[in-house]
Amino acid sequence: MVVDHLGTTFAALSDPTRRAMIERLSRGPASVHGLTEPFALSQQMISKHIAYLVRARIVIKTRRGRESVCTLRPEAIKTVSDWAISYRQFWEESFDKLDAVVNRMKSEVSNDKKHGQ
Amino acid sequence: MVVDHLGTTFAALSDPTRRAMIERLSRGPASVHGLTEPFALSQQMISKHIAYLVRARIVIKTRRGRESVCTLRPEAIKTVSDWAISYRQFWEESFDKLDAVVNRMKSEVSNDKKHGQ
DNA sequence: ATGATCCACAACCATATGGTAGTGGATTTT
DNA sequence: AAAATCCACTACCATATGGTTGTGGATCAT
Repeated sequence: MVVDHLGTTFAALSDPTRRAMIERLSRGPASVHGLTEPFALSQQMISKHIAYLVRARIVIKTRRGRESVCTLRPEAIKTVSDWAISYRQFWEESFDKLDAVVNRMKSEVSNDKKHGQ
Repeated sequence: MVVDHLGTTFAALSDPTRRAMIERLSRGPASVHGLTEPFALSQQMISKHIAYLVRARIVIKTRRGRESVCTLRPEAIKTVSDWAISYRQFWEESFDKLDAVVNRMKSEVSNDKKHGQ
C-alpha cells in the first residue's frame, strides 16, 4: 500500500504537544533535552513525540555528540498549507453566499420597516 | 480539560477516506448513501467517518426525511489554512536561506572552474 | 576514572480508532 | 399493508497511540 504522507502529517499535527514543539522549532533547532524542559513530560515521551514528527517528515534529527538536534522541515508545513488552500475557492464562494444571504435579510428587514407589520 | 478543536480537526483530516469525503462535499452536500457509493466501504463505516467529521465540526448533518444530508463547514478548513499560514514567515525565510546556499555553491563551482582543480 | 548528562530501547497499560457483522427504526414506494 | 431504502446502534476485534517505569549506552565534565 502506498504510504499516506499527508495523512501521517495530519496525524502528527493532531497532538497539542507536538504542535507546541513545532512552534518551538520554528524559532530555531533544539536538542531533545531543550524540547523536554518546557513540557512537563518525561524525556521518553518527548522522544516518542519527536519520533512521530520524524516519521511524518516534519522534523529531522541529527546526532551531535551526546545530543540529538531537531530541525523543522519547512516543506512539511507548506504541504498542509497547500492542501487547505486548494479549497480556498470553495470557502470563499461559501462566504460570498453567506454575504448574499445576510444582505438579502438586511434588505428584507428595511422592507419590513417601510411597509410596517 | 479544554477541548483541543484544532487537534480533533487534524485528527479528522488524517484519514484518506475522510479527506476524499471532504473533497466530495466541497462540490456540494450529499446524503450518507451518496457518500457511501464511491468508497467501497460499509455503510456503518461511512457513518462512523461522518460522525468523526461532525465531531470535528467539519461537517454538519441534517435529517431530511429518511436521508441525512451532510454539508461541509468552510470555516473548518479555513482554520487549518490559518494555522499553516501562521508559519509562512518561517518557511519563506528557510527557503530564502536555501536559495542563498545554492547561490553560494554556484559561485563556488564557477570559482573552481576558473582556478581548475 | 568517576559521575553526571543526554538519549534510546523495552515492557507494560489504558484508550481511541479502523474495521467487521448483525439488527432494528424510520421513511418511501408499490 | 408490504417491501424496499436509508440510516443508526450495538457488540466485537486488531492495531496504534499517549503515557508510565526501568534500564543501559554514549558522551561530556571533573
